[in-house]
This record gives sequence, structure tokens and C-alpha cells, in this order.
Amino acid sequence: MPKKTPQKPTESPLFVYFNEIGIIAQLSSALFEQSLPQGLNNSQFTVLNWFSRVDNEATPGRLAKAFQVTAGAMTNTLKKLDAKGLVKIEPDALSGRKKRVTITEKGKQVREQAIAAAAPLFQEFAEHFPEENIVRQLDDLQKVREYLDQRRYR
Amino acid sequence: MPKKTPQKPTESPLFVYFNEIGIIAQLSSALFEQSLPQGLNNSQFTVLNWFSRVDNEATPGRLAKAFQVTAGAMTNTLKKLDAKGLVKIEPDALSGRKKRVTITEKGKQVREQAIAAAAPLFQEFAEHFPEENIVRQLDDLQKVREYLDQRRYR
DNA sequence: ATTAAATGTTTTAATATTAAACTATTCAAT
DNA sequence: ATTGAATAGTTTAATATTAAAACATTTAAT
Repeated sequence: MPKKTPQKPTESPLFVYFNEIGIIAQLSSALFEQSLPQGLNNSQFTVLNWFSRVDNEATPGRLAKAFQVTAGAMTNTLKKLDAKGLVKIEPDALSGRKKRVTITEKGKQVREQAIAAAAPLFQEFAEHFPEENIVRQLDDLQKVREYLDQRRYR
Repeated sequence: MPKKTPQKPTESPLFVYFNEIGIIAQLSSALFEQSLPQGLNNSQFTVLNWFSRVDNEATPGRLAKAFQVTAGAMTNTLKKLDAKGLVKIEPDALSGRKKRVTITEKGKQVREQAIAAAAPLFQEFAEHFPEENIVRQLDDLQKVREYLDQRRYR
């Protein structure tokens, strides 16, 4: 009688799908983080990057919501950025509860550096995966992201 | 003169692509983790699940490699699973360095429970994203994952 | 047989994150 | 005007993870 091999029940495609996404997220963010300058980690970089994409000032709470982390986590991230002189944190003139966070000139420069440092990675990746392919995938992924994001507030 | 609005330079599609993937990974794993029984976290579940997909025994080191975490992290995860009676950790009969990890009957049951508990989530998701769509995306994602995984060992 | 290098695991110290407690301020209802 | 609830942010304690050190065992070279 043949030796019994471990069962490998066919996984649901959805299960595999989210699994693949999780692995890609892990590998790509590790890769990106390695290339960051100034001992920046991913969280810190995304905050710097936010200022160039979305708005030139923010409260800590707005940033916490934007990145879906706890307020405490954002306090910590902003402290680190502040210590490196990459953001400025001031009391809000209009409300004693709030604070006003802005990116410094140095912060802008470091963000540019970070993007420049990652360029070779993207370059290399782009050679294997043509832009039109990525853009097509992006379309599907955005739909999934939007759905999950909505669902979250039910 | 109109007020200057913040610059929003067009991001490279690749940058946006990996960003979307990161967000989906975060949202979906948070969702899945919430539904896990027995105070299991994602790392613990994936180890249990590994035993039903890949092999019925393993060394800690093999598991650490499989999930691309440090050996120390795996020591920690296995301790937690052991404390819950979901895996068994024994000395390896053939080598004094290695250990032999197996899933217990209870571990198998808890894995089944976990999958059952997540079924409604997948069900709901499947209503919005038909399987053929997911399978098509999966194909692309697997190529990307394989590329990144390979690249890692250069 | 001895010993240096490699391997497998655990431990330690540091960091990032979360949930919950806490403080301070503002808002809303009376 | 007072006060109870909501909001904004920080702090604290716990957990998961990493990098590095430590330890034990095995392998390889001589």
C-alpha cells in the first residue's frame, strides 16, 4: 500500500489571492525600506510622502486616520520625524486640543532622496513587468481596495 | 493670483501599485485576524495552515524560512501554539540541534474552525468579485510574487 | 582524533504597534 | 453659565518582530 501523503485540499482562490497579496506586500516593503535613507522606516516615509501628495499640513489625528493606525502609533512616528528635523509640530492656533504638523525643507529633501534611492528598484522591476500590465492590474486592485476600505466602516 | 495648491506630482504607476497592494494586505489581514478563534493571530494561523498544505512535520527553521521571518520570531510563534496545545515540539531523534514540530489533533480542529469562521467574509467578498476575475488577477500576482521571491536571493 | 566552521535554536535588547487609561480642551444641551 | 459628552493627543503596558549574541551540536578539514 502506498504511503499516505499529507492532504492538500484545494484552497479557495480567494484565500490564495489574499495570501499572494500579503506576500508581495511583505517582500516589496522590505525591499523598499532597505533603500530608505536617514534610517527612515516605511511608516516615516509614508508620512513624508503624504505631505507631497495630499496636503501641506495636517493634525496627528488626520494622519492616523489616513494610514489607519492608532493615534498612539502616529504620536510615535511623528516624534521620530520631529527628532530628525523632518517635520515641525506646533500647537494649533485655533484649537488647544489640536496640533499642526508640517513638513520641513529638510523633510522635503529627504523624501526626494528616498524616491531617488528607490528608482533603481522600480527601474529593474519595470523591465520585467511592462507598465501597461501593471496599469491593468492596478485597475482591479483599486476596486478591491475601495471595497475593503468601504466595508471597514460598516 | 490664485492661491497655490500643494503639488501632486503624478506618482509612478509602480509606486501606486505597491501602495495599493500594501493597503489591501493590511485591510484583509486585519479582517481575517478578527475572525480567528482561540485568540489566534495571523502568524499562528498560517503555521497551523501550513501543516495541512505542505507537510505534517517541520523544524522551526524550515517554518521560519517558509514564512520569511527570523528564527527568533518563529520560536515565539511556536511557543504560543504549544502553550495552546495546537502543536507538539519534540527533540529530533536524529539530530540534537533540530526539533520536530507537529500539529496536534486540537490544532487541526482549530484550523478547521478558523476557516469556517472566515467563510462568511469570503462569501461576501465573492458576491462582489466573481471568481473568474479573482483567478485572472491571481495569475498576474503570482508572477510578481515569484519574481520578488527570486530576486530576494540574489 | 582535533578543531574550526557551519548550522539550528533560543535569548536578549530594541523598535513598532495596539488597546486602554489618562489629560486637556471643546461642544452641546439645558 | 454649568456640566456632561465628545474629541485630540499622549502615555503606559503588552505583544510581535528583528538583529545580534549566546549556546549546543554537527560537519568538514587536517
